[in-house]
This record gives sequence, C-alpha cells and structure tokens, in this order.
Amino acid sequence: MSMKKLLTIGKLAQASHVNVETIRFYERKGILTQPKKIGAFRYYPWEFVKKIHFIKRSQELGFTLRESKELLDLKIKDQARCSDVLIKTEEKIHEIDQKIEDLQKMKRSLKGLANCCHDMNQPLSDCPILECFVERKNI
Amino acid sequence: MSMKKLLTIGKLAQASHVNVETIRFYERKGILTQPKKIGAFRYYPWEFVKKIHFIKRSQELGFTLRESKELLDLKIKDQARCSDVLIKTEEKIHEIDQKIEDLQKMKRSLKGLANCCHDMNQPLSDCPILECFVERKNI
DNA sequence: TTACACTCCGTACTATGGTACAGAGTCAAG
DNA sequence: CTTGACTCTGTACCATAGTACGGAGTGTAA
Repeated sequence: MSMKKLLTIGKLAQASHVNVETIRFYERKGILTQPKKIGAFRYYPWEFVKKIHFIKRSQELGFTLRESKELLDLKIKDQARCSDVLIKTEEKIHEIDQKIEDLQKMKRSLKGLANCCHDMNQPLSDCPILECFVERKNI
Repeated sequence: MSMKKLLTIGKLAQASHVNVETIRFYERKGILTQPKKIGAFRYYPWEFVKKIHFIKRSQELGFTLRESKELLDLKIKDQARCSDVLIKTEEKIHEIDQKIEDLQKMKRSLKGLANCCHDMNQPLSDCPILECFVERKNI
C-alpha cells in the first residue's frame, strides 16, 4: 500500500503544529473525521494538515470549535453557497461588536470607580471606590 | 440565641438573588467564609447579602471570582489602602483594553474576508472567503 | 528477534462558574 | 410526635478546549 502520502498521527501533529492529543480530541468531538486505519493505526492524507490549519485559523478569528466544524462541513459539501459562509461571518462580526460594547461598558464603569479615589493613602475603610462598587453608582 | 438577625442558606439565597448551590459553591472555593453553625445548619449575618452583591457586581465589572475574593479580602483587612483597590481596577482596565484590541483585530480580519465575496450564489468550491480563511490573507 | 519508538483506548485532570441530585439529617409547626 | 420543608455532605454533571497518563499493542530497524 502506498503509505508515502499518508501520515501517522504523530507526523500529522508535527506537520500541523498541534498536540497528538488535540487531534484525538477533535476526532472524539467529531470536528475531524476518523481516517481509514491500516491495521490498528490511523493514517491521514495530507489534506488533514490543511483541515487543522483551517480550524486553528477560524479559532483565531473568534469561531468556536463547533463553528469551525460547521464551516469545515460547508467546505466539504458541494451544494453550499458562498453566502452560507458570508452569513456565518457576519453573525460573528455582530457577536464581536456586542462583546466590544460590553467591554466598553465595563471599562466606563471602572474608570468611574477609579475617579472616586482622591487620596491614595486613605485607609480602605474610608475609600469611596468600594462603596461605588457596591452601590452601582457608576453604571 | 438571637436568631432574628441571622439567615439560613435558603433565606440568604433569596435575599441575594442567587442559587443556594451557588453559595455553597462559593464556600467550597473559599470565596465566602463559612459562617458559624448552630447545630448542623449554617446561619449567616445579614452582611453576607452585601458580600454576595459585591461579588456579583465585581463579576459584572469583569473581575473573576478569584479577583472578587481578593477585593473582598482587601475590604476586610484594615491595613489595606485605597491605592490597593485602584491598582487592581487599573489593571483590569488595561486587561479590558487588550481584549477590545484583540476583538477589533478579529473584526477587521472578518470584514476583510467578507469583502472577498462578490457573488453570493457562487458555489463554495469557487468562493474566495474560505481560501482567504486558510491562507491568512487578511491579518 | 529483540529493542525502542510510536500508537492504541479509556479515563482523569486542568480552569471557570456554576447546577443538580441522592440520601440522610434537622427544624419547627400543628 | 409526626409531617413537610428545609438543609446537610458528597459527588456528578454542563460547556469550552484541551492536556496527561497508564498499560497494552504495534511497527520498524538493526
């Protein structure tokens, strides 16, 4: 059998810069399909390197593993349209916008708190920050 | 014994709008100190309502449970200074800024991807988005 | 053929922030 | 003194994204 084009799990891990356990984890979770086994061992075609890169890249872009899998599935099935990916991409952008807004709200509150404090060496019992904290003065 | 001022765990949960299990969880994690027991049951002074509010509020502000505990500990010990809280607050602001930046980077990449696509009905095999995805054209 | 590296599977563990539940014990009111 | 509501401890479970490891099996090269 021509095994020159196939990778053991260890070689795949090396080539894709992930842990062996990570690959096995992805298989357990159904993110990667199990490859054909020769004897007892898994042997992967080289395109699995690309698949893993794809997953890692989409994680960098803010997609969860589940979402990476969905994108990967789209890539595989023929009847998928460009717009299917575009929709997911735009949903993710929206999600990110929401997160940014939430963080900015938090930041504003914290800045408000920080401004409460005028005398650094004030003992904490008289410190206004913690009071603001409890009383929600700065939402 | 004057139990009028004390709360059972259920009453405390009600008063602080959290689950009974959450309070027990906080105790296991050392976030809340265990109160004195009368017989087999926990009885809490009313200030625990404030403590739980404090924790919930600091979570809203982006602090983890561990950090909430640290702030709560500062509140309790006398020699803490206002600046101790201020430092933690400013560190958190910095952390939030970092997160916002990361999200904005993600967003820019995703926007770049979305712009790849000109014909929505293009079959996915010819769709440029997924190619950009893999090739990191948009970092 | 033997030694060594690699792989197998299953399970447990990490962190974060909880929730849920079983089976036993307790408390207070009627 | 019994009933019903509550509480006790301990453990398991949820999601997310992995890591670690034991003990057995396998593949290959000298």
